[in-house]
Amino acid sequence: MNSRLGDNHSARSSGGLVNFAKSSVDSPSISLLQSLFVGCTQPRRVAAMSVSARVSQEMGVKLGHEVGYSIRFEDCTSEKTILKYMTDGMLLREFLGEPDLASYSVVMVDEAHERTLSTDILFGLVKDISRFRPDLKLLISSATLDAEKFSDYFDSAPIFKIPGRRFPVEIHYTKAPEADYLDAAIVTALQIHVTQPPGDGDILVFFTGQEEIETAEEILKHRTRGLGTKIAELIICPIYANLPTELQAKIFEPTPEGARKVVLATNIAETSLTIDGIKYVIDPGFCKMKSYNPRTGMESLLVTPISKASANQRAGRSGRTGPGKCFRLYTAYNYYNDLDDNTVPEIQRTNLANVVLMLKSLGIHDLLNFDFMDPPPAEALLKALELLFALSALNRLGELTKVGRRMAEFPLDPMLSKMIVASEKYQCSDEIISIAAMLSVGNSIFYRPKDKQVHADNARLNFHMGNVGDHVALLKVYSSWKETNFSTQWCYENYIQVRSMKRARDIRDQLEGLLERVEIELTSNDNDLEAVKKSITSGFFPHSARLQKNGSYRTVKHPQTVHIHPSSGLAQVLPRWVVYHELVLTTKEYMRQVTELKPEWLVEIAPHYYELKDVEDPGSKKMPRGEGRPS
DNA sequence: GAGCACTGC
Repeated sequence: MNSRLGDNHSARSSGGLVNFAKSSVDSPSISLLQSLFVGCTQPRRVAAMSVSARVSQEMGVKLGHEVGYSIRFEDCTSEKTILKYMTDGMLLREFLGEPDLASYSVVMVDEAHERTLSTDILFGLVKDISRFRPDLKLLISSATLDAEKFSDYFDSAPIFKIPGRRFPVEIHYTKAPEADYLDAAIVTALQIHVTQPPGDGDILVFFTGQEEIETAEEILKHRTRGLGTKIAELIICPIYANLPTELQAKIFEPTPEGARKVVLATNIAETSLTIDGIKYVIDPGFCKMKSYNPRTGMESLLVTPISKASANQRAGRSGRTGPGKCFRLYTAYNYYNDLDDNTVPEIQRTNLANVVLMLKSLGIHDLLNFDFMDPPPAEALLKALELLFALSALNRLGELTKVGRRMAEFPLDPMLSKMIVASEKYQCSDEIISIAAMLSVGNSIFYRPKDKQVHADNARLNFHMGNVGDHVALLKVYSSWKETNFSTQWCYENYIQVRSMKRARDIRDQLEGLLERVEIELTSNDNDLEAVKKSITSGFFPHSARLQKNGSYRTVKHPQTVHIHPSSGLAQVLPRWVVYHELVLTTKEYMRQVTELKPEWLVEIAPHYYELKDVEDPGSKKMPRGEGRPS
């Protein structure tokens, strides 16, 4: 495991933590503390692993004994463990099995300033249980300036300040706003490279995404070639999450003597990974941010100005190993007057269906008055409640049903969980958990390098034979890979991301285990694609759409115009009725992952949601004998 | 005929 990942964290905050834990462990009164059990949450898996490794080392104990960690797919703790590092999502899952966290005497939420969705829900839950568990100690640690806000929320909790170790960073602003920040970033990087002695430090440039990074890479290559041997070598290192692992490794290779590295990174370099040797940071001041429109149910990624907190985090990346410099490609006026202090917390810009199902299964009913630190929009909560009701996870009183309780066991979006629960009826749980695993990995399954797009597209078409639809195509990808005994080579040949497939396999294994918990048998319905499609429809019936005359689609329940995404196997087929996995707003409103469906299934599967008139052809109403439709 | 910031269970 690469210890450089996340080590910035341990360097900054482990000092206070280790002292805290050590004094308890070494204390002669340890017998009085037998029930001591400390949980410390981290927003990321790598951080949970690397901090626990560091702390166990400093305490001189074996990792997994007194100090351990617990993350999804991996539990490195034992009966001896008294200090457990874990992801915040993991502690949230533990709440479901132990709603008062009785086994914990101390809970620490670290990196709370990041305000991940899980952190924000944990806030509400731990605050709630601390009311009837005065013995429970809570520590919230945050690298933010407004500690008072956290203190106020936790009933005026005392504030402790732990100084960080950091080198000074000189901040430079532009005198006037930059019209073209991509070009400005490249010019700045080249200026640094040419005017500063090589070997004094590398450059980190923040961009918003893959496309920008690829463009910047091309321009940089072109311009340095023009300068020939007059300048020192400039090694260009792109880095973003979807870059294949073997190409990511390049940024960690030490810079050769006399050369300089310029790292072109997305936000991944802001928190998730740390690159040694960076002295210069170039910050154009933008990032891509997910936003969610509860009215339309549509998600979109928008290029947005970053917050002051984020700008300071970026600047700090230059001062890790020595004094650094940060070049902000915006004016000081912009920084002080235009940027928000903090990024809008995730809970206020995301689909909450999953959160609501979890809170409901913890017995929290009055969600509109739940004590969130920053409440999500009421509309988003209502939309989530409405969906859970439609899925029969909640009854009319808003109480969890048996279906809902089974759904809550799965770490998936409720529509996927419902699809799995429904697969019991159609005897195809085996196929459905593969599809659910593939869908929850996201849209990074197929690898499509710029220079081999045609090959990649052809490889992808193989899985779409027979116009089976995107869900079944994903199933075919998974099954084919399984048949090769999970071959890496097979992935390369088929332009499929190895990392995504391994993740899908892990998720699928976990889902298979959970089937047992909710007492659903693992059954395969090999040649019955209709059973598979009906299961999908049972979870995704709210996402149905009907073809219009002009080739676009109209969603059935809350009518809006949408299109099949061009990457879909059905983009040219245009079935009359489809069910889709998600809507995304890019250049158009697109449905991603689409499967054909028979309209009568909607009435058969969700009679409480659809009426016959919703699924009749407009023309058929005029016919005298429009009845006789199968029920 | 498009475009995938980043996490997490």
